[in-house]
Amino acid sequence: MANNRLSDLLHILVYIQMHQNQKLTSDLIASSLNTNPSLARRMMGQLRKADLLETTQGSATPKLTKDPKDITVFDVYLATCPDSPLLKVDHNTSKECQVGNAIPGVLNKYYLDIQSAAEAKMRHVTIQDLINDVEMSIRHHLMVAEQ
Amino acid sequence: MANNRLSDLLHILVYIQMHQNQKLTSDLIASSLNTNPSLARRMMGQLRKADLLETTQGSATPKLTKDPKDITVFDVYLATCPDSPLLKVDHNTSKECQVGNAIPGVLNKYYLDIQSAAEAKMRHVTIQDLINDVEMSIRHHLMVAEQ
DNA sequence: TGTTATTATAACATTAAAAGTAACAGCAGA
DNA sequence: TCTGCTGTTACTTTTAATGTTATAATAACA
Repeated sequence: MANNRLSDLLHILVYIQMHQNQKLTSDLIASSLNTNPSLARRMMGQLRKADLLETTQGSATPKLTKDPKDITVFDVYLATCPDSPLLKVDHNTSKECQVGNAIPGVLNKYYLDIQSAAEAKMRHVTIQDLINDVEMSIRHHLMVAEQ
Repeated sequence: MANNRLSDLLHILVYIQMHQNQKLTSDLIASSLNTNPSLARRMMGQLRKADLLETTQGSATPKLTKDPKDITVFDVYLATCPDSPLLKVDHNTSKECQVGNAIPGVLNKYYLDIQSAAEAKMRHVTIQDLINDVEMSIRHHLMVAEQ
Protein backbone atom coordinates (compact mmCIF):
# COMPACT_ATOMS: atom_id res chain seq x y z
CA MET A 1 0.00 0.00 0.00
CA ALA A 2 1.12 3.53 -0.61
CA ASN A 3 1.94 5.85 2.24
CA ASN A 4 -1.12 7.96 1.48
CA ARG A 5 -3.54 5.17 2.27
CA LEU A 6 -3.53 6.24 5.90
CA SER A 7 -4.92 9.60 4.83
CA ASP A 8 -7.89 7.93 3.16
CA LEU A 9 -8.61 5.56 6.05
CA LEU A 10 -8.64 8.44 8.52
CA HIS A 11 -10.89 10.38 6.17
CA ILE A 12 -13.34 7.46 6.05
CA LEU A 13 -13.53 7.11 9.83
CA VAL A 14 -14.06 10.83 10.32
CA TYR A 15 -16.67 10.93 7.59
CA ILE A 16 -18.61 7.99 8.97
CA GLN A 17 -18.57 9.29 12.52
CA MET A 18 -19.71 12.74 11.44
CA HIS A 19 -22.59 11.31 9.40
CA GLN A 20 -23.92 8.65 11.76
CA ASN A 21 -27.49 9.87 11.43
CA GLN A 22 -27.30 10.14 7.65
CA LYS A 23 -27.05 7.85 4.67
CA LEU A 24 -23.68 6.13 4.45
CA THR A 25 -23.43 4.18 1.23
CA SER A 26 -20.03 3.35 -0.20
CA ASP A 27 -21.07 5.59 -3.07
CA LEU A 28 -21.37 8.65 -0.83
CA ILE A 29 -18.14 7.86 1.00
CA ALA A 30 -16.36 7.33 -2.31
CA SER A 31 -17.51 10.68 -3.61
CA SER A 32 -16.10 12.46 -0.56
CA LEU A 33 -12.80 10.71 -1.30
CA ASN A 34 -13.01 11.43 -5.03
CA THR A 35 -12.77 7.75 -5.80
CA ASN A 36 -15.03 4.84 -6.70
CA PRO A 37 -17.38 2.84 -4.45
CA SER A 38 -15.47 -0.40 -4.97
CA LEU A 39 -12.22 1.04 -3.69
CA ALA A 40 -14.08 2.68 -0.83
CA ARG A 41 -15.49 -0.70 0.15
CA ARG A 42 -12.07 -2.28 -0.07
CA MET A 43 -10.66 0.39 2.24
CA MET A 44 -13.54 -0.10 4.65
CA GLY A 45 -12.63 -3.77 4.54
CA GLN A 46 -9.18 -2.89 5.83
CA LEU A 47 -10.75 -0.98 8.68
CA ARG A 48 -13.07 -3.89 9.43
CA LYS A 49 -10.16 -6.36 9.51
CA ALA A 50 -8.40 -4.04 11.95
CA ASP A 51 -11.53 -4.10 14.08
CA LEU A 52 -12.06 -0.37 13.81
CA LEU A 53 -15.26 -0.47 11.78
CA GLU A 54 -18.43 -2.50 11.79
CA THR A 55 -20.23 -3.01 8.52
CA THR A 56 -23.17 -5.13 7.46
CA GLN A 57 -23.42 -6.67 4.03
CA GLY A 58 -26.47 -5.33 2.25
CA SER A 59 -26.93 -2.44 4.65
CA ALA A 60 -25.39 1.01 4.37
CA THR A 61 -24.78 1.33 8.08
CA PRO A 62 -21.05 1.41 8.83
CA LYS A 63 -20.17 2.33 12.40
CA LEU A 64 -16.98 2.76 14.36
CA THR A 65 -16.40 -0.11 16.78
CA LYS A 66 -15.14 2.25 19.49
CA ASP A 67 -15.49 5.75 20.77
CA PRO A 68 -13.52 8.03 18.43
CA LYS A 69 -11.54 9.12 21.51
CA ASP A 70 -10.28 5.55 21.76
CA ILE A 71 -9.05 5.17 18.18
CA THR A 72 -5.63 6.64 17.51
CA VAL A 73 -3.91 7.44 14.23
CA PHE A 74 -1.53 4.62 15.09
CA ASP A 75 -4.40 2.11 15.21
CA VAL A 76 -5.38 3.20 11.73
CA TYR A 77 -1.77 3.17 10.57
CA LEU A 78 -1.60 -0.49 11.59
CA ALA A 79 -4.67 -1.08 9.46
CA THR A 80 -3.06 0.38 6.34
CA CYS A 81 -0.74 -2.48 5.75
CA PRO A 82 1.07 -4.78 8.08
CA ASP A 83 4.86 -4.69 8.13
CA SER A 84 5.23 -1.70 5.87
CA PRO A 85 7.46 0.79 7.68
CA LEU A 86 7.81 4.43 6.70
CA LEU A 87 11.40 3.86 5.62
CA LYS A 88 12.36 0.61 3.95
CA VAL A 89 15.77 -1.00 4.22
CA ASP A 90 17.04 -2.28 0.88
CA HIS A 91 17.81 -5.92 1.64
CA ASN A 92 18.76 -6.71 -1.93
CA THR A 93 22.46 -5.98 -1.51
CA SER A 94 25.49 -8.04 -2.41
CA LYS A 95 26.26 -10.60 0.27
CA GLU A 96 29.70 -11.08 -1.28
CA CYS A 97 30.56 -7.48 -0.41
CA GLN A 98 31.30 -6.87 3.26
CA VAL A 99 29.54 -3.54 3.25
CA GLY A 100 26.63 -4.87 1.23
CA ASN A 101 26.32 -7.70 3.68
CA ALA A 102 26.45 -5.58 6.82
CA ILE A 103 24.49 -2.50 5.79
CA PRO A 104 20.92 -3.84 5.98
CA GLY A 105 21.33 -4.96 9.58
CA VAL A 106 22.97 -1.72 10.61
CA LEU A 107 20.35 0.47 8.95
CA ASN A 108 17.55 -1.62 10.36
CA LYS A 109 18.59 -0.71 13.89
CA TYR A 110 18.40 3.03 13.22
CA TYR A 111 15.27 2.75 11.12
CA LEU A 112 13.43 1.06 13.99
CA ASP A 113 14.28 4.02 16.17
CA ILE A 114 12.98 6.49 13.59
CA GLN A 115 9.85 4.42 13.13
CA SER A 116 9.21 4.35 16.87
CA ALA A 117 9.47 8.10 17.12
CA ALA A 118 6.90 8.53 14.37
CA GLU A 119 4.61 5.94 15.88
CA ALA A 120 4.78 7.60 19.28
CA LYS A 121 3.37 10.76 17.71
CA MET A 122 0.65 8.76 15.98
CA ARG A 123 -0.45 7.29 19.29
CA HIS A 124 -1.18 10.74 20.66
CA VAL A 125 -3.72 11.73 18.03
CA THR A 126 -7.23 10.33 18.07
CA ILE A 127 -10.07 10.30 15.56
CA GLN A 128 -11.89 12.64 17.94
CA ASP A 129 -9.03 15.14 17.62
CA LEU A 130 -9.41 15.02 13.85
CA ILE A 131 -13.17 15.44 14.09
CA ASN A 132 -12.79 18.45 16.38
CA ASP A 133 -10.40 20.05 13.93
CA VAL A 134 -12.56 19.28 10.92
CA GLU A 135 -15.58 20.80 12.68
CA MET A 136 -13.56 23.86 13.59
CA SER A 137 -12.36 24.16 10.01
CA ILE A 138 -15.91 23.93 8.69
CA ARG A 139 -17.16 26.58 11.14
CA HIS A 140 -14.33 28.88 10.19
CA HIS A 141 -15.04 28.30 6.53
CA LEU A 142 -18.68 29.22 7.02
CA MET A 143 -17.79 32.38 8.95
CA VAL A 144 -15.51 33.57 6.19
CA ALA A 145 -18.18 32.82 3.60
CA GLU A 146 -20.76 34.85 5.51
CA GLN A 147 -18.72 38.00 5.56
CA MET B 1 11.44 8.25 -5.31
CA ALA B 2 10.65 5.27 -3.18
CA ASN B 3 11.17 5.31 0.55
CA ASN B 4 14.01 2.80 0.22
CA ARG B 5 16.17 5.15 -1.78
CA LEU B 6 17.59 6.55 1.44
CA SER B 7 18.92 3.08 2.24
CA ASP B 8 20.89 3.00 -1.03
CA LEU B 9 22.27 6.52 -0.67
CA LEU B 10 23.54 5.78 2.83
CA HIS B 11 25.03 2.55 1.54
CA ILE B 12 26.89 4.45 -1.19
CA LEU B 13 28.37 7.01 1.20
CA VAL B 14 29.50 4.33 3.64
CA TYR B 15 30.97 2.25 0.84
CA ILE B 16 32.87 5.15 -0.66
CA GLN B 17 34.25 6.31 2.64
CA MET B 18 35.38 2.81 3.57
CA HIS B 19 37.14 2.32 0.22
CA GLN B 20 38.86 5.68 -0.17
CA ASN B 21 42.22 4.07 -0.93
CA GLN B 22 40.73 1.58 -3.38
CA LYS B 23 39.14 1.59 -6.80
CA LEU B 24 35.75 3.24 -6.80
CA THR B 25 34.09 2.83 -10.18
CA SER B 26 30.33 3.02 -10.51
CA ASP B 27 30.59 -0.60 -11.54
CA LEU B 28 32.02 -1.67 -8.18
CA ILE B 29 29.60 0.46 -6.24
CA ALA B 30 26.71 -0.93 -8.28
CA SER B 31 27.74 -4.49 -7.56
CA SER B 32 27.73 -3.83 -3.82
CA LEU B 33 24.20 -2.51 -4.25
CA ASN B 34 23.15 -5.36 -6.52
CA THR B 35 22.20 -2.93 -9.22
CA ASN B 36 23.62 -1.49 -12.43
CA PRO B 37 26.31 1.17 -12.88
CA SER B 38 23.95 3.61 -14.54
CA LEU B 39 21.58 3.67 -11.60
CA ALA B 40 24.53 3.89 -9.22
CA ARG B 41 25.72 6.99 -11.07
CA ARG B 42 22.23 8.46 -10.98
CA MET B 43 22.14 7.99 -7.24
CA MET B 44 25.60 9.49 -6.86
CA GLY B 45 24.25 12.39 -8.85
CA GLN B 46 21.61 12.93 -6.16
CA LEU B 47 24.33 12.99 -3.53
CA ARG B 48 26.37 15.42 -5.60
CA LYS B 49 23.40 17.76 -6.01
CA ALA B 50 22.91 17.68 -2.25
CA ASP B 51 26.55 18.63 -1.87
CA LEU B 52 27.44 15.48 0.01
CA LEU B 53 29.67 13.90 -2.63
CA GLU B 54 32.33 15.12 -5.01
CA THR B 55 32.75 13.29 -8.29
CA THR B 56 34.84 13.92 -11.38
CA GLN B 57 33.67 13.01 -14.84
CA GLY B 58 36.00 10.45 -16.34
CA SER B 59 37.68 9.63 -13.06
CA ALA B 60 36.59 6.96 -10.60
CA THR B 61 37.41 9.05 -7.54
CA PRO B 62 34.24 9.91 -5.65
CA LYS B 63 34.81 11.48 -2.26
CA LEU B 64 32.59 12.75 0.54
CA THR B 65 32.56 16.53 0.72
CA LYS B 66 32.65 16.50 4.52
CA ASP B 67 33.89 14.49 7.43
CA PRO B 68 31.50 11.53 7.88
CA LYS B 69 30.89 12.80 11.41
CA ASP B 70 29.36 15.90 9.88
CA ILE B 71 26.92 14.18 7.55
CA THR B 72 23.69 13.05 9.19
CA VAL B 73 21.07 10.65 7.94
CA PHE B 74 18.80 13.66 7.70
CA ASP B 75 21.17 15.35 5.24
CA VAL B 76 20.98 12.24 3.09
CA TYR B 77 17.22 12.03 3.52
CA LEU B 78 16.96 15.52 2.09
CA ALA B 79 18.98 14.31 -0.88
CA THR B 80 16.57 11.47 -1.64
CA CYS B 81 13.83 13.63 -2.97
CA PRO B 82 12.70 17.08 -2.11
CA ASP B 83 9.22 17.49 -0.67
CA SER B 84 8.44 13.83 -0.33
CA PRO B 85 7.33 13.27 3.25
CA LEU B 86 7.13 9.86 4.89
CA LEU B 87 3.35 10.11 5.04
CA LYS B 88 1.47 11.76 2.22
CA VAL B 89 -1.80 13.62 2.63
CA ASP B 90 -4.32 12.75 -0.07
CA HIS B 91 -5.22 16.15 -1.46
CA ASN B 92 -7.47 14.72 -4.14
CA THR B 93 -10.65 14.88 -2.09
CA SER B 94 -14.05 16.31 -2.92
CA LYS B 95 -14.12 20.05 -2.30
CA GLU B 96 -17.92 19.92 -2.46
CA CYS B 97 -17.95 17.76 0.65
CA GLN B 98 -17.27 19.59 3.90
CA VAL B 99 -15.20 16.76 5.28
CA GLY B 100 -13.39 16.20 2.01
CA ASN B 101 -12.62 19.88 1.90
CA ALA B 102 -11.35 20.14 5.47
CA ILE B 103 -9.52 16.85 5.94
CA PRO B 104 -6.32 17.56 3.97
CA GLY B 105 -5.54 20.68 5.99
CA VAL B 106 -6.29 18.97 9.28
CA LEU B 107 -4.18 15.92 8.51
CA ASN B 108 -1.35 18.05 7.25
CA LYS B 109 -0.95 19.65 10.67
CA TYR B 110 -0.55 16.28 12.40
CA TYR B 111 1.58 14.82 9.64
CA LEU B 112 4.09 17.65 10.01
CA ASP B 113 4.43 16.78 13.65
CA ILE B 114 5.04 13.11 12.88
CA GLN B 115 7.52 14.05 10.18
CA SER B 116 9.42 16.31 12.57
CA ALA B 117 9.75 13.55 15.13
CA ALA B 118 11.21 11.21 12.53
CA GLU B 119 13.55 13.89 11.21
CA ALA B 120 14.80 14.67 14.71
CA LYS B 121 15.93 11.07 15.02
CA MET B 122 17.61 11.24 11.62
CA ARG B 123 19.61 14.27 12.68
CA HIS B 124 21.21 12.31 15.49
CA VAL B 125 22.76 9.61 13.32
CA THR B 126 25.85 10.30 11.24
CA ILE B 127 27.59 8.44 8.45
CA GLN B 128 30.41 7.83 10.92
CA ASP B 129 27.97 6.02 13.22
CA LEU B 130 26.98 3.76 10.34
CA ILE B 131 30.60 3.12 9.42
CA ASN B 132 31.44 2.20 13.02
CA ASP B 133 28.55 -0.24 13.10
CA VAL B 134 29.40 -1.74 9.72
CA GLU B 135 33.01 -2.25 10.83
CA MET B 136 31.86 -3.82 14.05
CA SER B 137 29.51 -6.10 12.14
CA ILE B 138 32.31 -7.16 9.78
CA ARG B 139 34.67 -7.92 12.68
CA HIS B 140 31.99 -9.92 14.42
CA HIS B 141 31.27 -11.80 11.22
CA LEU B 142 34.95 -12.70 10.83
CA MET B 143 35.21 -13.87 14.44
CA VAL B 144 32.25 -16.18 14.02
CA ALA B 145 33.71 -17.52 10.77
CA GLU B 146 37.02 -18.28 12.48
CA GLN B 147 35.51 -20.45 15.15
C1' DT C 1 48.51 12.96 -29.22
C1' DG C 2 45.94 8.94 -29.44
C1' DT C 3 43.83 5.26 -26.76
C1' DT C 4 41.30 3.42 -23.14
C1' DA C 5 38.55 3.76 -19.08
C1' DT C 6 35.22 6.20 -16.83
C1' DT C 7 31.51 9.52 -15.74
C1' DA C 8 27.14 12.21 -16.76
C1' DT C 9 23.10 12.00 -18.88
C1' DA C 10 19.32 11.05 -21.84
C1' DA C 11 16.11 7.96 -23.99
C1' DC C 12 13.66 3.97 -23.89
C1' DA C 13 11.93 -0.61 -22.03
C1' DT C 14 10.54 -3.28 -18.19
C1' DT C 15 8.52 -4.14 -13.81
C1' DA C 16 5.72 -3.75 -9.90
C1' DA C 17 2.31 -1.65 -7.10
C1' DA C 18 -1.62 0.99 -6.61
C1' DA C 19 -5.82 2.54 -8.33
C1' DG C 20 -9.67 2.31 -11.49
C1' DT C 21 -13.34 -0.51 -13.34
C1' DA C 22 -16.77 -3.95 -13.94
C1' DA C 23 -19.21 -7.82 -12.57
C1' DC C 24 -21.73 -10.74 -9.54
C1' DA C 25 -23.13 -13.47 -5.53
C1' DG C 26 -25.26 -12.67 -1.12
C1' DC C 27 -27.65 -10.01 2.52
C1' DA C 28 -31.08 -6.36 4.29
C1' DG C 29 -35.22 -4.17 4.40
C1' DA C 30 -39.49 -2.67 2.53
C1' DT D 1 -40.20 -10.87 -3.94
C1' DC D 2 -37.95 -6.78 -5.36
C1' DT D 3 -34.58 -3.24 -4.86
C1' DG D 4 -30.46 -1.40 -3.10
C1' DC D 5 -26.37 -2.23 -1.07
C1' DT D 6 -22.12 -4.78 0.45
C1' DG D 7 -18.15 -8.05 -0.11
C1' DT D 8 -15.20 -9.79 -3.21
C1' DT D 9 -12.96 -11.12 -7.30
C1' DA D 10 -10.92 -10.45 -11.74
C1' DC D 11 -9.24 -7.55 -14.99
C1' DT D 12 -7.45 -3.09 -16.92
C1' DT D 13 -5.14 1.17 -16.49
C1' DT D 14 -1.88 4.20 -14.56
C1' DT D 15 2.20 5.63 -12.41
C1' DA D 16 6.69 5.48 -10.49
C1' DA D 17 10.85 3.26 -10.05
C1' DT D 18 14.21 0.48 -11.96
C1' DG D 19 16.72 -1.76 -15.69
C1' DT D 20 19.00 -1.10 -20.03
C1' DT D 21 21.34 0.97 -23.75
C1' DA D 22 23.70 4.48 -25.93
C1' DT D 23 26.47 8.61 -26.39
C1' DA D 24 29.07 12.77 -25.45
C1' DA D 25 32.68 14.46 -22.45
C1' DT D 26 36.52 14.04 -19.33
C1' DA D 27 40.70 11.77 -17.19
C1' DA D 28 44.78 9.15 -17.14
C1' DC D 29 48.45 7.41 -19.44
C1' DA D 30 51.44 5.20 -22.89
